[in-house]
Amino acid sequence: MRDLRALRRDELPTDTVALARFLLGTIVVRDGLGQRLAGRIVETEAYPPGDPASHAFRRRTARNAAMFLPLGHAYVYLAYGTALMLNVASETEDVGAAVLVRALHPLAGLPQMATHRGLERLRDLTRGPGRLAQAMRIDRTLDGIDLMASAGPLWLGTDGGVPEQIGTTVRIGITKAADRPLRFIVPGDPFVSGPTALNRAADLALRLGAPKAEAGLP
DNA sequence: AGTGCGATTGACT
DNA sequence: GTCAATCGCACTA
Repeated sequence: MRDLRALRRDELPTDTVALARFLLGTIVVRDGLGQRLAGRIVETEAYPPGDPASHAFRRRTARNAAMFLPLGHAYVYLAYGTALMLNVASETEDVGAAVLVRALHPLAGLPQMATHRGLERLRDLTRGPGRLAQAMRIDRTLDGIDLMASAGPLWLGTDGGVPEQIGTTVRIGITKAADRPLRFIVPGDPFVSGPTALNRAADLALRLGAPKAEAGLP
């Protein structure tokens, strides 16, 4: 990892899909545990305004309130009673939308992550939304925090790294609007999630884009 | 107040 | 490849 710096809110694209693409290559940093944990985002999903699959589709509730916070805030929730999910709020304040962080390529604090996970194969450390949250010790207490605050326990940074390619597929594990191409991955990265069969099906819909032009970088 | 159901994971056939 | 665990939340009454 080259020199790490915090991202500024004005660098983030407001649009949910643009943000989902932009976040690939950026770094999630977990501080306050003694040892810094960090991982590069290699997989995201967009849940834009008006999306039937989005938690914010119907209305604002206690659970999804963080999706309505300004751009760059964390939305953390429990899925299936077992797995915690980290999202980044998108669009403008009072608009419910977010980007789900589905996989990280671990960069720092790997031994601690392994402890949090209960000793697993390296490849399973942060491959999948529930796994990465467990590895980074992300819980509901981090729901609603500002990810642009690099003095806080969880924040977003960059080392200037941008993926060479971005793959686009359908989203995983949803039933509504299941055909929309709103999942974005760094093709070939071993930490991208999804069962083999799903990856194969997803590969059929795979399209490659030029990340620098579409990531909204200055 | 009761009920059904996930933006998943891990164990097992 | 199949399948149960697990619980907060949304929806019905």
